[in-house]
Amino acid sequence: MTDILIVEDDKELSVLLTDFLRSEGYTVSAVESGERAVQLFERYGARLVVLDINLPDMNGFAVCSKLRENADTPILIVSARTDKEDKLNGLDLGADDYIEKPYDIDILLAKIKGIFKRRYQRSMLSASGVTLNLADRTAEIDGRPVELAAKEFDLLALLIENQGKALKKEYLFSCIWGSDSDSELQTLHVHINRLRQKLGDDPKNARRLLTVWGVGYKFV
Amino acid sequence: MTDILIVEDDKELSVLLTDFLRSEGYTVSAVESGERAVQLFERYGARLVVLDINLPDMNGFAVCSKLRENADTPILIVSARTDKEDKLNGLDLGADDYIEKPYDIDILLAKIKGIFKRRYQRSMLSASGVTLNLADRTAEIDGRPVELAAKEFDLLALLIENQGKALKKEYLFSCIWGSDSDSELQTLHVHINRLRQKLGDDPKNARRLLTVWGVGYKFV
DNA sequence: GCAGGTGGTGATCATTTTATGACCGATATT
DNA sequence: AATATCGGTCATAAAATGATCACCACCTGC
Repeated sequence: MTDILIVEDDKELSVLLTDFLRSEGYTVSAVESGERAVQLFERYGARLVVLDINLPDMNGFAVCSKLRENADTPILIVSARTDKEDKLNGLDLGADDYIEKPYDIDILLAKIKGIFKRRYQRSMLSASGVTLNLADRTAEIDGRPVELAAKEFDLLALLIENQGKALKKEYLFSCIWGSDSDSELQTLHVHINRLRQKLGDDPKNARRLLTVWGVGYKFV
Repeated sequence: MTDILIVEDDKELSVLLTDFLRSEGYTVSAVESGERAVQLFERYGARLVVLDINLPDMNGFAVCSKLRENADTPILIVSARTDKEDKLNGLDLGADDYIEKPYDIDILLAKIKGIFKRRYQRSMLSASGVTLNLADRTAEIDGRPVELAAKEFDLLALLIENQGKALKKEYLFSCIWGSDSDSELQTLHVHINRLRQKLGDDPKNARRLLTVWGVGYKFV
């Protein structure tokens, strides 16, 4: 998964921004249309999206809500449109910020840094007696160390990161596995099952890793 | 713990903002100095801080870093100082946003709402004692948790979203089921029926989910 | 008050979704 | 090379849902 997905049709600006952010150590993908943005995001995901509103195909707002359907990845809208209505619209759609063009690239960087720090630089994730140490990828359950396989760890981390929130199976799958084949959703079930065993959770009476019927799973 | 702590020495502005946010359902405390802000925060905490930079005593930046020492409560800096340096400074200190004065109060609200939603998963729909938490797809009726099946949840959410408004059966059906077959409208009746049972609503004397004869249903 | 249409409701049952044990190839470990 | 672990697929079981049916109740216009 790349750190930052840039959706910007101004090629020059896009390249500039991409290079700049790369020089700051982020991995960056850039696309020039809404269509491609959604495509790329659904396939590979991203940790943060910088989204222009005026795009050749879809409207940026449409992209925003499309992305928001599954993920709550931070979205920074960047636009030359300065109307109040546009801003409210963007924020209502779940954008984390609405930055007017032209913007100062250092300010943008500061905001991006802030979001990454708040959002991703946690070294520990914990909830309901489960603690994940993201640095050394160890896990503790009710104070006891537990061995988690890589996929299990990632899956649990994702769930705990969004604790309390019901996550769609498709979303979970695309986050961990990246693409979406059909029958392979089954795989997710298997992994959930294995996780539950290690968590000591009985699905019929799960205390932590709950099934949300018709939707997916949530960690509480 | 109050939802929002306002740190602002302009009394008029402070009162305006306080009233406005209260009318939006937040609990609000307001202070006029950095000293008091830190004091109050350490004593009672807050879920979000709106922080002015120009304060009579301490500098707002100092307040910001002071608050950050212990808590990672979201901080929105609001200031008449528009220098790039100030903004960078604020963001580096861990502020979630730096909003220039004069600001539009609706934009501020939108940002606050966004933070509450992202951070505290407060994205609720509620009416007449029924509360749906869209994030984790749980429901409460008169304070009691209730299990709703996927279709039931979606249907109720749609009705509450448009509360007070009579929705045509065909509309409801196409929203939830997507297509529109004829005889299957009956299905909607069945689901409404189940919802009413869970809501404790007797159709003859419904208090919440009303039948609008010849049209459809409405939630009041 | 009657007829026809509209809405309500319990029961049934096929379908969809989820759970889980077994298996197997790939990869890492000793 | 032997062994263990991981991670994926398959087959099958179990569970929940939700569509439909059948029938009843109610409304409304005549």
